[in-house]
Parts: sequence; structure tokens; C-alpha cells
Amino acid sequence: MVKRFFSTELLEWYERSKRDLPWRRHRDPYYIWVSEIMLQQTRVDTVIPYFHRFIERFPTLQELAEAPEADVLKLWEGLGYYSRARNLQRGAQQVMELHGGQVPNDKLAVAALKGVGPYTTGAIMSIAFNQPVPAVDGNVMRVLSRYFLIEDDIMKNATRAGMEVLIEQLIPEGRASDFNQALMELGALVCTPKSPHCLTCPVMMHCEGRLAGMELQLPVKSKAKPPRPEFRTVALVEGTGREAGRVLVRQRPAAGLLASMWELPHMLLQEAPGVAAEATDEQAMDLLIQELAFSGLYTRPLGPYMEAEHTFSHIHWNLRVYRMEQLAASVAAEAGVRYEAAAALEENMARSLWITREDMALHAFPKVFLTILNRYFDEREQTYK
DNA sequence: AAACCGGGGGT
DNA sequence: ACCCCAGGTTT
Repeated sequence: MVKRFFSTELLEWYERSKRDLPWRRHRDPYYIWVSEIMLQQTRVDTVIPYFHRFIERFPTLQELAEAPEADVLKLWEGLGYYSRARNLQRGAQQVMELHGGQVPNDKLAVAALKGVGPYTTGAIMSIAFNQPVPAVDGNVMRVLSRYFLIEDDIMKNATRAGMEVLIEQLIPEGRASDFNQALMELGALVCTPKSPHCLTCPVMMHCEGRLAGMELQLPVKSKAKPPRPEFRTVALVEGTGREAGRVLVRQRPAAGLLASMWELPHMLLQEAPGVAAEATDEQAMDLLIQELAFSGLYTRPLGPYMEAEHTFSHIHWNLRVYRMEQLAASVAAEAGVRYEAAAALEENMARSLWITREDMALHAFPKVFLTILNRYFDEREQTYK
């Protein structure tokens, strides 16, 4: 039977070809869990150094559960999808409270953990506990859609659910861990999206997609909407006096995009479409000056500094960064600037900080702001030498 | 079902 | 420039 052939050949190939990955060196459910969360929408080579640093800092689930959230975010800095880190820590706290610190060997209990969906449930149950639970990710859907010539849209939840049923029938007795990992390994190393290596594929002989010459058309996947462009004006405010040598950063709200991350102050240029992109430097700087003054900080513009871009799944940021200089309140008063709003907005400023380059090690920044800040501090050091 | 949620690497 | 990646949560 074709299905039996598939599982047997696949397992034999996996034993021969599997990569030596850090999380394959033990069966600690906590390590499996951390690796699976990091691997969501992220390549193996990217994850490996993050995994080592994370486990070194949080060797046990309990240490993760009890850590400050800021420490967790800092270790996740640059990986993206930061809610993964927040949910992983919440999940660890759930395990401490509900399961005495041991990841439960129970499908429903695992699925109830924060940040653990159908895929990760299957990955933990099978890889850590060798339980026959499907773990259907993008790799698995690509392999199955080709091998069984399934033309359903893999963007639909129903397609994934159908493939889970199929996988349940394919898992060999007692081999759930190896079988699920073998499927993903095949998708990662052989049955790749663009140029599948069919000639070295262990299951090529019975691959219906290949036999039909359809391997490059599969899987069928509906297109995602392109990210909407946003034009933003960014303030790189240099401190003066007591804050000399420091730059103003602020923390984002605890929910939503880049939750709790730190950044340079910036704002959306929300003119009519097309106009935002063409706002003059003077207009863009004026907006920042007004916004900062509203928070009780008086500044004067020094001029354009650099441009940067940052793409999310659904938004594309076009950033124009302006250097600005902190103005002492007394100077601002002499210049006729009114600042009675300052006291009322103390709490607004509570989420702002003046930082040095060394302070960057204490706060997590999205990549684009790391790039800007590092360039600025680099050039500043050069100037002083 | 669709939108929201980062960043990097392959092609 | 576009696609894809060991997805999950929210609406």
C-alpha cells in the first residue's frame, strides 16, 4: 500500500539524513517547546543562536516563568513576532501554576497553553512524548499536497485540518516523534518550495504530484494582501545639559504592534494618500516638535538624518529620521515657548528615557530602530576621536 | 474567514 | 520583487 511505503521509506531516510540540531539532543519538553515557538515562521539557521542564548539564560521552565518580561523580550530581540515570547512566558507560568512545573503529557492540557496552537500541540506531544498527534506545518502541507496531489488551498484552516486526519493514518506505531520530524525535515531539505530535489527524494516513486508533473504548481496557496505603506516621521533627539550624550527613546504600549518594545519617537504622516510621502522636511520636523512639546519636551530641529524601511506582514514603514536637540526649559521660556502642559504629561514621559549606547543592552528594540541607533552612536564615537 | 503580528533568507 | 518560513490569536 502506498501509505505504508511512504512512512517506511521516509523514516529510513530520516535516520540517515537528519540534522544535528540543538533541540534534538534531549527530550526535555521545555526545550522542545522553546524551539517550536522560535521556529514559527522562522528558519532553523536563524533560530539556533537564539535558542542557545535563551536556554543559557533560562535553563529551566521555572526560571523562564519567574523572569522579568523585559529580559525575555530582550533575548527575543530581532526574532520578530514578539507576542510569541510573551505567550511562551505566560505558558510557562501556566505550567507552574496548573501542573507543578512539569509540561503535561496530555494533548488538551498542552493545547490550552498560551501561544500553543494545533501545530505546536502536535509537535510537543509527538517530539517530547512520542504521542501520535499530527504536527502539520507549512513543510508538512507542502509535502502532503505534492505526494497525494492535494489541490486544496493551504491558507484555509479546513485544509490543515484535513491533512491532520491524513497524518493520523500515516504515523507508524510508536514512531510519532521521528515520523513528524521526518516530514518536516523532508520539506526543509528535499521537498523545498521552489526547486524540490525530487531526484534524491526517498518517496519520489509514488509521489502523485511528481508523477503528474505538478510538483512546482503545488501546494496551492492563495495570495496574501500586500502590506499597506505608511510614511512616518521619526525624532532622534539628542540630550543636552544633564542628558548630554543621550538619546530619547520611548516604550510602546503593552498590546498591539511591537508591544512593550522600545523605539525612537515617531508619528504617522496622515495626509491624503500620496501627500504623506511628499511632506516637506519642515512639515515633518514641525509635527515632531509639536508632539514632543505636548509631552513637555522642547526641541529644535537640526535637520534630516537618514531614511529607513521596515516591513511587517501587513504594514510597510517608510521612515524619515530627523536629528533634533533638546532645548532647556529656561531657553524655551525665553524663546516664548509655553510649557504649562509639562506637569500634566509627566506620566506620558514616564515611558520615555534618555539612553546611552550601553543602555541599549537593557531594552528590546525592533530591528529598524537598532539600525538607526547603532549608526548614530557609531558616528558619534567617530566624531569624538 | 480574514486580519493582525517581524524579520530574514532564498530565488 | 516576491516568496516562504517547524503559526497563533483576535475579530
